[in-house]
Amino acid sequence: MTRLVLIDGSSYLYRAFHALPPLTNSAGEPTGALFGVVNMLRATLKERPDHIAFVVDAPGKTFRDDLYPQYKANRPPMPDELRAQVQPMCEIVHALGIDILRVEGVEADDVIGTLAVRAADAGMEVTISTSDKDFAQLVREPGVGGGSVALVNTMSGSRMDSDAAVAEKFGVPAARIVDLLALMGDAVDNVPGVDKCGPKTAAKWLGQYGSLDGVMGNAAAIKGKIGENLRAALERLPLNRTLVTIKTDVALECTPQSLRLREPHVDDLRALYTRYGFNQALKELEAGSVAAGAGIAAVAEKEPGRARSSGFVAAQVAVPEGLDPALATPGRYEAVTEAGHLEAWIAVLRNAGRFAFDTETDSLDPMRANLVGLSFAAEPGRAAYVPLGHDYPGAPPQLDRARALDLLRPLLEDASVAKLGQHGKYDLHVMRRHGVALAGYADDTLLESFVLESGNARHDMDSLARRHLGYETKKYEEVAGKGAKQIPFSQVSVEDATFYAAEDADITLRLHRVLAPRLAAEPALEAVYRDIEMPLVPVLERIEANGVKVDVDELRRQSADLSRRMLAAQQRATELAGRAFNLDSPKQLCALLFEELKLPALVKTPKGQPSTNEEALEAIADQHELPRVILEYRGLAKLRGTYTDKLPEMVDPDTGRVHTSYHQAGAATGRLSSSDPNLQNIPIRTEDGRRIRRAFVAPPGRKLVACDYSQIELRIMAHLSQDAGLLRAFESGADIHRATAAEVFGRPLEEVTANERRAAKAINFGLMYGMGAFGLARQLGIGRGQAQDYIALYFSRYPGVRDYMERTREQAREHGYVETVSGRRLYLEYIRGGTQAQRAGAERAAINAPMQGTAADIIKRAMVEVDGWLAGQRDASGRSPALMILQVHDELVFEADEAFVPALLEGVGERMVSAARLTVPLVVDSGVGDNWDEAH
DNA sequence: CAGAAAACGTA
DNA sequence: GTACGTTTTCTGT
Repeated sequence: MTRLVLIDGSSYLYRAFHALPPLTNSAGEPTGALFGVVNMLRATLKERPDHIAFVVDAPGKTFRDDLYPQYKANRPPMPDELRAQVQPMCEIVHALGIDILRVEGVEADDVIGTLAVRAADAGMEVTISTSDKDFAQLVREPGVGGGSVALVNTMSGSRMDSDAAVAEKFGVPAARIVDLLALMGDAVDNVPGVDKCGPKTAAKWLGQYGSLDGVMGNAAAIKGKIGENLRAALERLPLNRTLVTIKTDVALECTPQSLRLREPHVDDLRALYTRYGFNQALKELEAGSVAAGAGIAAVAEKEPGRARSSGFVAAQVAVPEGLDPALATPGRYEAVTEAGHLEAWIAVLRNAGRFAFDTETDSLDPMRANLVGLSFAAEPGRAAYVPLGHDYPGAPPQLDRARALDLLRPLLEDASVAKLGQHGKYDLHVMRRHGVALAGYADDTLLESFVLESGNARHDMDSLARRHLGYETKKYEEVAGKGAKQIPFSQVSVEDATFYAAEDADITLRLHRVLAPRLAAEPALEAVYRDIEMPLVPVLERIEANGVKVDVDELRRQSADLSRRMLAAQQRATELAGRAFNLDSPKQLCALLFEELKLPALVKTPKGQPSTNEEALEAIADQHELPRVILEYRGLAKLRGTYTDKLPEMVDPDTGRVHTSYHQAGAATGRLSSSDPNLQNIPIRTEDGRRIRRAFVAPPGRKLVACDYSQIELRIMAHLSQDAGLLRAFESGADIHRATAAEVFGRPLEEVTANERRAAKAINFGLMYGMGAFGLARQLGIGRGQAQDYIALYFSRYPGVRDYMERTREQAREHGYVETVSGRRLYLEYIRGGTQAQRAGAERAAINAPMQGTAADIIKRAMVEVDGWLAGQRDASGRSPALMILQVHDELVFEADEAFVPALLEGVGERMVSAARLTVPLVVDSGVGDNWDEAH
């Protein structure tokens, strides 16, 4: 039986580059990848194949680039250290007597595919040596003619030579691999699959429906979000299948039979081994060994099993190309339980000048969390965990927490030593609550990722490690369990905790090494990160720590009042319905209204059910009394359930105040979001709602001061569009909606009717959300034709606005992102692909994001400025006459000594107004009161 | 018991 | 029509 080995040279080159340390020879030339490849070749040649080829990619476009221009578009160029090793590698391969195949315009995969199939058809026993799982599609068991195709990965030692082996790994036979890959997509090659569909889901579907066509044909039957994702991806799946299918019919000049292993060029090999310092290989060569690389292999095998002991997954996760090899080696982690050991680490961290750190605690709530341990890393791959509060039976002795913090304090409070973290705001809280005022917080990988890829939903460390390092971190659930069985971190064994915690610091450091250069390459983004986001971290930490005082008694009174009225509404509803039902259940309500009472269902939910939302109930309120009563009940229930009942529960027993949590990487546009509780959606529109604001109070002797930007997003629209009419309207200082109405309807300001102003306001807001005539008609309760006329009229008066919107859409389509005045980017995933609805949505987001995002940039800058100014207002004891306590997108709320209020109004107003220079002035309105309602 | 869907509060 | 978070019920494991 003739045996042919086809080596996927490119894949090994990259894998060796990433998996091995950055070795160099005595002349300083990089040799790491070379070393790995030679090692692999040695193992291969030991098998004594009679036919062999080393296949590499040739530069130039392939059919995949023609089919799909974004193919591999997100790949960074080959790093210089790797590039430098390509030529020597080719020389060594050649000297070993192996042919190198490089075909213009054809990817190595397709060359290998074609040769494999031809050889197998001719009865040859083919082995494809690769680290690329995609080749599983070519696996063929020995047939009648004896030909077969098997897959080996020399680096991981795995072998796949049957459908059973393929199915064991992927859950589907070889013939279904392309379907599986089409569904999953390939992030490395920039081929998006079905969102949230990984190997498990894809295999499950293929098991159920047989093939990709079967899955596509049954897409309507697949439920849930993932079903939606599948349907959204339907259009591109056939293209995906083509892209992931390895060609087996490309035109080649060579035949499998021509690829004979030749005699090695011993002199050339000797010269090459000498030059690159492969001394062991040289010795083997002189000894006449055929396996010329055996000596090298012995060196590499001195660390057995390390690929398994690390978080690096051999085949599942592709290490991103261009990654510094130092960032792809497993870490060595140690527990620090003695003072001398800790002092040694402190010296290392101080000498390094910057280090990554992380805290481990017993709670996710930073205002409650107790410190259980600290981890540190100053160079990739080396990290320490200092356990301080593990208290399970049999826990090893640990350093006393106070003593350890005393040792660490000078380092942690020294601003000249830079610290980096992942979501460091949390750690800042924890350290502050344990008496350490951490200084020099310089970098945060969460924010680096957010600024670089705000469109990406996930910026948690596990996701970042997977995305940027090809690394699978130890999961919290693995060490602490999950659900009801979860134990607090203080009961996790010190051994488990050491790996988990030290890895956090180590990976944070590695991520920073990857993300920081990417930011540096984009000066505008770097500025957003450096000038806006990083300075904001300690400011947000202070706002959260300050908290806001709420009048719990007042809320309880309101709850009682709401309960009374809810009960009345409920009784009336039961009467009207003729039976009892759950007023909170849209489903029961739906059955009652539209089946029993036969009222018309005019509005549908997104899932196609009859909706019982406010709009639907309003629409039938004139036909039955029940809808009104339901609406009344709903309003009361919302206020009680979300606010008056819940806020008292959220009061921190230690501080007597409510401490929200702000998410700096929460909204893709750059806005903050707030949770636990969300203090950015406290009611204001209705009288009942506003009463809740009266429970947000100032303590005796203090006042609440609210300062908000007036019409900031519209002003930004005027600035961005430079529309003469809109600029004039703002410069006149008049009420903007009235001014717009006057302009659009062509009459003097004072003659604008209430209805005209309402229409103008709806247009102003609607345009900022990318609204069309349909939406405006709904909003104003007018015909579509009339709404279209209004919009046309608006654009004829403000042509600059129309041009701006069109420019924005174009920029979004062309670049795939839009940006704020500060240069913050929002990437729009669906602006070019996806369904019609997804594209339309992306266009609306593209219109809105620059305005919403610029407003967010401005208030963030203002917050940093105001915080700095307030810090300078503290008295000798460090007490501040005013605290920043809330941010609600365009509003800042302060709690201030009564006597300081005038100074605060001036100091804050000045800084908010000057936080950006736009073509139109920024205007800030302020109010003062004993509670938040009064301050408006 | 976790996650989806529906509803609704804010800018 | 943009951007969020929280509540409740209901569904499916």
